[in-house]
Amino acid sequence: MAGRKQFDVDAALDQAMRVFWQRGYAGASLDALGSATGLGRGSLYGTFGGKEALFHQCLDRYASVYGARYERALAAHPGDPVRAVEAFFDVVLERIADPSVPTGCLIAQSAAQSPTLTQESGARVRGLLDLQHRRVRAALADSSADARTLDELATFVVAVNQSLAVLSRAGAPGTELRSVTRLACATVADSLARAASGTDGAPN
Amino acid sequence: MAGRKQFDVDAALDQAMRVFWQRGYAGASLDALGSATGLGRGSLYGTFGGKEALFHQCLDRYASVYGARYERALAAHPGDPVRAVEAFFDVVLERIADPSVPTGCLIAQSAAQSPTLTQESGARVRGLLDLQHRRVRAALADSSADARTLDELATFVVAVNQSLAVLSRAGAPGTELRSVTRLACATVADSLARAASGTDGAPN
DNA sequence: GCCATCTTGGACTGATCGGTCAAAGATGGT
DNA sequence: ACCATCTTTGACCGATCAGTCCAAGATGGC
Repeated sequence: MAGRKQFDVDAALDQAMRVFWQRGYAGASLDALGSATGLGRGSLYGTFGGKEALFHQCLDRYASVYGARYERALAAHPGDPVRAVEAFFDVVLERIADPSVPTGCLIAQSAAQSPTLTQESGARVRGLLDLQHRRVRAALADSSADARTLDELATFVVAVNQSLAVLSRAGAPGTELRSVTRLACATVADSLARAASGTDGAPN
Repeated sequence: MAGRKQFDVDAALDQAMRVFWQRGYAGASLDALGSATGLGRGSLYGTFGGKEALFHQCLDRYASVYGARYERALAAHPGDPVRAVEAFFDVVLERIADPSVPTGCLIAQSAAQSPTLTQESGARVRGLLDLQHRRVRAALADSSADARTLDELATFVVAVNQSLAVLSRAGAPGTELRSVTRLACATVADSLARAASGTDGAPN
């Protein structure tokens, strides 16, 4: 029962990530993390370094796994920012509907608890939110809107994404979430169209 | 140090509410609640009945205090749904900017943790979200849009409201939150205008 | 002034928290 | 085959959790 590592680190990270995702940082006990990963405390500490270090690695993994999907979706429609955002939300809704994973979003969950986390943890969460903002912002860049409008639209898309996490955690059905993303996409489309025609004119 | 009640129940409820608001249900220890309210365990249990019962009463108080403000803002512009929603968001942003109270929103905080709460607590949170939805929906009713559109718009407004809580918890500046609400209001305006002209037509 | 009634503060319980540690066992280099 | 090195298991630590309980004290009716 010892010698070389007996488990797959990434698989354990996946399971631990689900626990933080479902229960939040404070609510994820080492016993729960141990049960989910199948690891004892020695392995947990030896491999990851402690609860907070494990949390950071789970954040990174989450950002890596789902960030890649977002990246792909946003890049799938070059030159068409609206469809890019639609594809982005499709991926988000798909993740929320995935029964093999907790509802909501680890980043949103952590952001909501940010004031109760370590400075370091809070900074990491903020960094991931900012990364998401930059990704969306990059997908919107293929348009004639000014930089300020693009920044605000990207913030808006990130905000709506967070709201989907909260609402899904509260049990909102997928149809409701879908209607929220539809309206958000309309906002993006209208805002970009508005910026394209007038300098900052009225709807028509 | 005894005899008749030595403290103001509502004031204690206010302080306890702030603790749940800041730390979430699980993170709010009875010691923290006792310190914040200045009450010992005997008083806490004798008056409120226990942690969860106290939480429910804090939820009710939060909904009562801020719900009344929302109600007023939404009703301040009868016949003008867009300005009503603007006023609603103004009140929300005002609360978020209020330094005498934690950032975020107790309902959003609780909704995000809903899967880890009691069935009863979760149901209460969902009920409060639904109440908010009905309030917004009522303010939107003064328009020629169909019922389905109004439902979806109300859901959208509630969703954006939740997102403001999450982003503010993550430290987003008021200017960002403001730009999110501006875009959300534009969405409401455009959507209502669209529904008023065509049956469900294009922007123009 | 006395006493039934209620409130209060703090001690206490058993469970659980994050974290540490040592004993036991498996491994690979030599 | 042996041994230095590493992993794993699970016991253990002090702190903290929610909740219970009771002695002490204050009150108001009488």
